[in-house]
Amino acid sequence: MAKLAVLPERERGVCCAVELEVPDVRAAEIADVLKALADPTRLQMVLALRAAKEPVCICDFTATFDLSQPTISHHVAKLREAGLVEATRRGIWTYYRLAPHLPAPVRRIVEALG
Amino acid sequence: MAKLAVLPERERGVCCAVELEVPDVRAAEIADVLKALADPTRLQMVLALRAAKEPVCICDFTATFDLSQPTISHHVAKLREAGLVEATRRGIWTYYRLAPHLPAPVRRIVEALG
DNA sequence: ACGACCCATTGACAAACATCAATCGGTTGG
DNA sequence: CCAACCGATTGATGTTTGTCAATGGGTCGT
Repeated sequence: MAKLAVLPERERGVCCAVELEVPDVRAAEIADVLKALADPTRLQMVLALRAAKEPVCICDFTATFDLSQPTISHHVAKLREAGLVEATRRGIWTYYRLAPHLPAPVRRIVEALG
Repeated sequence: MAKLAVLPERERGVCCAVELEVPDVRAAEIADVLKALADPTRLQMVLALRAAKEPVCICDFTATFDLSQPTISHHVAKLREAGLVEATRRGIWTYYRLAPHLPAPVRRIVEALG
């Protein structure tokens, strides 16, 4: 109970005198990254990729998650559109890994997950 | 070009031998928090609250963002449902602040933003 | 008591999303 | 060449989401 927040005063009808300081961040871009992460399946995919030493095959995902193959494909495509993962074709297989050079703000978010 | 990733081998038709290690995280709960943050307006709200010294009035938000008052109310309600912010009524006004005791994983994410 | 004010809630609606079935394209083994 | 296989794309469908207009519910000054 140390610091009971003292609420600022407001004046009726003059809403609002306080200039709200909104950090000038590329909110839309960051929100897009967060949107890509804001799904349980995609979040687990990113965590698995972050923990994986080797690139991960799509078929690993289809074997791991209880979802149809098109849905898996759809999710990894979303992660790729957001710039979070990269794909490598090798014959029949497609391997995914976390993008190695993420922008610093995005990297900080990915590191903070889990 | 230091470490060109060596792709793991896969065997045709035996997809997949690799057990994908999915970190046993409460993915659904974290995804819910990310979902709450995955909107430009709500993201800026959280960043503003994080930067603010004093609790912020709803009317500050309506003055800052070019959105109707019900929409602002809707967004802060989403943040409140996610446990990210807390509300305090004071007479006519409602003040919001970041929840002071966020679970560690959530706090790490909020700190990583912006 | 009354009106003005702040904020929340409801209803409605278009847009975006998650999911699957069906299909298609490229690659490989036989 | 053909069949099998991996993965992406398309189409369809039900759900969720962002937004506003209209309204409701407290609270305060007069």
